[in-house]
Amino acid sequence: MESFQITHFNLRETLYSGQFFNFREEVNGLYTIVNGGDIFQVKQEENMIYYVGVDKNYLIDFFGLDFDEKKLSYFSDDVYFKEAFTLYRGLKIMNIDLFQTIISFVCSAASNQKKIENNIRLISKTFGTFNEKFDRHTFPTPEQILLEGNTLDLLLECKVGYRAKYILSICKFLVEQPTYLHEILRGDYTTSHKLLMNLPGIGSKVADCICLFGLHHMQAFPVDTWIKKILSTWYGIEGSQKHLELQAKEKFGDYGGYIQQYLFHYAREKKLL
DNA sequence: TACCAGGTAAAAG
DNA sequence: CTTTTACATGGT
Repeated sequence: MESFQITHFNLRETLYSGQFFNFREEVNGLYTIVNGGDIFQVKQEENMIYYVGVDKNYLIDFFGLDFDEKKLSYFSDDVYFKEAFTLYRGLKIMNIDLFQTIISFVCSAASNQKKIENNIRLISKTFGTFNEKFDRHTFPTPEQILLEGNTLDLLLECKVGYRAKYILSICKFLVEQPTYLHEILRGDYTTSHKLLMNLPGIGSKVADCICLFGLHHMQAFPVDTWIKKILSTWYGIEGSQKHLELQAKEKFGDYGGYIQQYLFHYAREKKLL
């Protein structure tokens, strides 16, 4: 295995923070990770990262290791963020395969982390390409998902429930419009968010998660049930979904997504609220 | 057994 | 334009 040194990175904390759902822990802290068509293994021991299957630059991009934390200094006086950052520094915002992120967060609606992980694992196993070296399946392309005739039934076997029809429609849409994912990748935050909202099963919150974890648009601030409680209890911000989104963008600024992830992780881990 | 889960879309007010 | 409800499934 190759290796490199890194400070202020926590692999486990990052993987389990609810951004990413396609990994498996092997023995003693070794993780096998599926990111779109790429499969690789990573392990952390203190400040060393050991890896096989991809190169160092890939991991820096995937785990967002080049993010300059000084950019968050404008919010460092906030008591809740300060506490969360002290506890969980090393939690990074990832940069995950776009299509996999889209499907993952379509599955996230009214679900939970364990269920989403199971959905994504089953979708990989059912539609993806088997990789002998790592004994895992890639995450499929839209074409691969449509390849089987009875896609809807197969998706239901992946236990995605009512989200199956959304996934099927999204795959058809993306196959009919082959440049659409590139347009999403190329656009700025506002453009990408709009393009994502055109897809069935994707509303404002899911689009923001995809913008943040799949496109690294740091100003995306997903307002979910946890964040609603946080905004209300800690910051006295209440109102409609639209109102909360606007207020949050104003309060948390250009790197609101990063701050949001710390607050979210902190509230969940400590079982606050 | 109920109720809820990193919501969305469609129906109804 | 705002509020309510159905939607599949599994965790707690």
